[in-house]
Amino acid sequence: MTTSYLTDLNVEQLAAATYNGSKQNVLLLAGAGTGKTRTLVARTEYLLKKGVKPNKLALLTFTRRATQEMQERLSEIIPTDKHHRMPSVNTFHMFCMKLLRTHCKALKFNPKLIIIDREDQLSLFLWARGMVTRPDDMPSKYDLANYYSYSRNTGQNKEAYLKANLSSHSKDRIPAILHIFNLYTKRKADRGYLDFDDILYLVAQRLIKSERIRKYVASLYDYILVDEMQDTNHLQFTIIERLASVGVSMFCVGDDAQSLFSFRGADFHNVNSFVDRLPNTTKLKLDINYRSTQEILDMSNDLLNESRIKYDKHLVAHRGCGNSPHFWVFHDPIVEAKWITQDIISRRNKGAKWGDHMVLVRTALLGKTVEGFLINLNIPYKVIGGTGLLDSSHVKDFLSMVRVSRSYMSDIHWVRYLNLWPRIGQVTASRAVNVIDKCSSSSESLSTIDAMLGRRTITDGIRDIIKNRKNPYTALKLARKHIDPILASKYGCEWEWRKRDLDLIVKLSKKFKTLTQFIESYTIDPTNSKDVDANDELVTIITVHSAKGTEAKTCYVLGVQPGVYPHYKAIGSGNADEIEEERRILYVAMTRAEDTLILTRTSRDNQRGPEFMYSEAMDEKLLSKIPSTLEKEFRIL
DNA sequence: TATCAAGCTGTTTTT
DNA sequence: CAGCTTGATA
Repeated sequence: MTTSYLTDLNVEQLAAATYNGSKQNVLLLAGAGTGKTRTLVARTEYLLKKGVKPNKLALLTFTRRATQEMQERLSEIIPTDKHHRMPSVNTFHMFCMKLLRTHCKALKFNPKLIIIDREDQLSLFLWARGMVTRPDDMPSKYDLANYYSYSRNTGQNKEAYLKANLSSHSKDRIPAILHIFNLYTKRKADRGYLDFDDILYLVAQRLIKSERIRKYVASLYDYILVDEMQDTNHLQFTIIERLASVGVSMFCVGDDAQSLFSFRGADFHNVNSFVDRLPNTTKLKLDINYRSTQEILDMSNDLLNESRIKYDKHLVAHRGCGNSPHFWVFHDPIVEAKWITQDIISRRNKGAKWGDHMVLVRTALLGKTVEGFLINLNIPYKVIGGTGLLDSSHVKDFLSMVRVSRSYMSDIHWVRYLNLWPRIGQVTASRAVNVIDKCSSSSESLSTIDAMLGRRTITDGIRDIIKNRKNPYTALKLARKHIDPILASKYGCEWEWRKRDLDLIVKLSKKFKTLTQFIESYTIDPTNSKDVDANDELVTIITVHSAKGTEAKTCYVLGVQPGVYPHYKAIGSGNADEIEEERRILYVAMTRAEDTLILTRTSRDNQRGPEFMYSEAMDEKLLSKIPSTLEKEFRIL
């Protein structure tokens, strides 16, 4: 069964979706709930109906979740028997990676390079940090990775960036930090690693430098549609700009008020400067909100209007008026979580579905208490955002084995894998890794390890995987025969539940044709693991960052208090832009609600007590004061 | 000298 | 709660 999005649009949406004027590019400014994604899908439908070949069309998003959402919507307009005619939907990173892999010759990409995830990147920085004379004086591996990544994503010279952003007393460490950066960069090159930023960087560089490559990529795509344009960073914008310069038609949708990714180098000014940088552009607007009631929008508008930044947003509800939002204050986080759970139950008793409820959290950890109550009461739920399946240590243990079989130079993963075995610690593992350095083939590295450790069993599993690299499912099943007993003894009684995650991974590997595809897909796109239970009848706990683009009838935003909004880290930074971003985060959270918006907070932060008393006494008068109350808190800096 | 066991620390958000 | 550092032990 298919529907048409084109038949169900308002005038502005239709104008954007079917734009066929003289301009090459379209920039669509669309506030929260104004049908942004709907218009993007309708545009896709329009182009396909016009006869554009699906493979000439690419849709780009920023988060994996947005990708998934977009794919689901697209499948509504494309007949199921013609799903092969679906245009590709990817995150920027996935898009660039596939481009590099599929066209490695034309793009001069070395296909042997392998992607490392953030965790691996941190290990490398830890190593590089340990190489300098006074490591203790250096920033943490987290900070190092962030400085490095941020300066690259924003296209800044690293030294200049450090000079501008480090506090004055740490300025004398800059030479040492730059040295660490160099060590990291060199190590990456030596081992054939590719970090997340490299993926974008390589593509951007090639597009800048080579006209031939620009034209080559432009010959692959006629239309590129970008969602959440305000989340583009310098590298991503460069890619868009360069492709447009050789004739690819861009359709970019964005909202500066919903920009939440500046920590990743995103610059919402890219939305404002778009027309200057891509001259052949028409600017269109959507401003009628179809999602929420006016009361919810009023509160959200107020929050934005208190800002020193002029967002030029005033959302008007197509639906008119409904219930006023609530703001409850609780004694402590446990009472807060318990009340939310009870409220969900009572709404369900009155006819609502579990799936109508969404709990929005600033950080994944804040959702844990609610999750606990949901588990206890047997309420079906899902958690989106934060660390997931792939970050759990047992999965990383298992995947380290798969990774070394794919790339024998991968020292980080060798160390992890070797450490699993009894009587092998950091020292032995690093010694082994140093020897592998000199090997020139996978089999040579394996026999070297065998010889060094005098135990053939360690590499047996890896040999099995290599033999079956064309069949991930078989390879992984065989691998587990070798590794399960080791993991079982490492995790003891926890093994029972951890084992199930591995079962899941093995099952999911069936979908892939090669081991490389499997690993890559899991590094950039771990969401695959979550769509296993496609059950919609679930309460959702979700981080605000993941929640962009989603909605629910009843939304709970918990922890609406200083320290959370704005987050204490942002307050501590003393950076006005970071505080401003916190406002937008809360704005995005509030504008997710369709019918009912409930904000909660605790009176004293972090206080945890056994007494389950909640202050029903807190009257709804507070409600009218929320924006001003919050405003005070946003001025803390 | 190297492994292992026990504490301490710290963690926003995502690719 | 997992990883890293530290200190005890072989």
